[in-house]
Amino acid sequence: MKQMYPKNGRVILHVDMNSFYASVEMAYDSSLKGKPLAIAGNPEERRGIIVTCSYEARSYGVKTTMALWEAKKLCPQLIVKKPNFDRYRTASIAMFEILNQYSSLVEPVSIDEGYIDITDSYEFGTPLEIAHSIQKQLLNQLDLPCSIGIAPNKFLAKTASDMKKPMGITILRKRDVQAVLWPLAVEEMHGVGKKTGEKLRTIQINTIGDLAKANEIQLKSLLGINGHRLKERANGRDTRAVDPNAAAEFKSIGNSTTLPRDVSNQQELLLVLERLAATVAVRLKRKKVLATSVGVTIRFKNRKTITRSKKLQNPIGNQDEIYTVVKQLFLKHWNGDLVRLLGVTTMDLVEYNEASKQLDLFSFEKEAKKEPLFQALAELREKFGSHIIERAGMMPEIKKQQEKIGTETSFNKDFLHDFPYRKADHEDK
DNA sequence: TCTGGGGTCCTAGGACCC
DNA sequence: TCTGGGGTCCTAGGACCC
Repeated sequence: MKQMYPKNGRVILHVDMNSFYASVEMAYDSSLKGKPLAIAGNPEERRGIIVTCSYEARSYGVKTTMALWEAKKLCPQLIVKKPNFDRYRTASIAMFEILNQYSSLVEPVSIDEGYIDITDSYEFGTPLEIAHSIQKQLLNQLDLPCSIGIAPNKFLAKTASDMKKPMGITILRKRDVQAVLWPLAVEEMHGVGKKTGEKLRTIQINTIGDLAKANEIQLKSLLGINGHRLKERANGRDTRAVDPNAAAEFKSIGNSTTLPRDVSNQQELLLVLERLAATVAVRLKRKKVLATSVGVTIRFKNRKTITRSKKLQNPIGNQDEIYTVVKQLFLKHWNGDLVRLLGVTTMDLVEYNEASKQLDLFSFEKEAKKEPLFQALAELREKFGSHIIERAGMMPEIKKQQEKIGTETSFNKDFLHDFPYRKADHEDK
């Protein structure tokens, strides 16, 4: 039998669901099929925006991030639904379960998108056969359309899945890069946004091909480390592995809200921060993590946005603790101007049992008052320094203390609970 | 009567230490 | 006498993505 794949090459699929939220709603209620449908946050509120919309709605010029009133002007018969996240999460879990049938190397990127490394999945057929099979299965079993890219690495797979929508399958080989990618405007590239595009154009880099051939030194001085990476990608090179655990661990957890109107009343703002601290605390608890840094975001009436954060001695998790820090940060840095948006973010997250290892002197001494054992250790610390605490963590009595804080660690698919509504789906080209 | 919400990664400056 | 160089941590902001 002919060898199907290059010896050291990989075969990676990128599966991208088409207008996911709208498609899920249509799967639930088939009377919506073929109609201009939009999912919009806070349809009642002034600042509601289009999160996702069906292809029928797009034909009227309706786009994601567009203000709701604007969309309705373009398409008066537009059907608008509020996002139903439980529904999308359920669909997402079912979707990833199907992907997992083809490989154990599945990396979820967001609620509706993921990579699959099928290098060793030849038992299911050729890469093209596998892509067709996945697409058919998602459509037959879940009634959900998707586009799939097939390529030797993540970047090309992602680029490929974007090329044909809806229900496309696109193969992008490395040898196609020059003919297919290089003629495109540099902003078409994943990773190049408005600002980077503008910068690149100042040095006469207008197409992806220009970027691929660009001077490395010049690129580096313009974009830093990102310059090198973008040039690599423009040449079709990308060594990132498909990592099934990549999405499981959160680096930060936060919530923010745009106020219904601009506010300068301190009590009112503090109340909002308290509410945000509460929702963040709930999410931390669900993930079984504590935070070692807390930050506040303030956006003013003129959209100028500041962030202020504080690194803590001890990991915290409950609403009161978070609110105390946030309130302090806010009062210290707020100048009294009208506020449009407030946000609370927690960072440097540690799992419960990790956190207990990090009990520092402060909490250590607090405990020392209660337990004779800790009292003894406090004395040891005096003599030998704080590293003694790390070792003390191995002792059964200390372990017992730690268990009061909690030891469970599982994350798994739970991460899906945290995908918010989003500016989904690029405009089709 | 503009422009939501939740993330990641990178940079850069200052403090501080050796 | 006037001034090192490397490293880490913390904070703030920017760019980008879904």
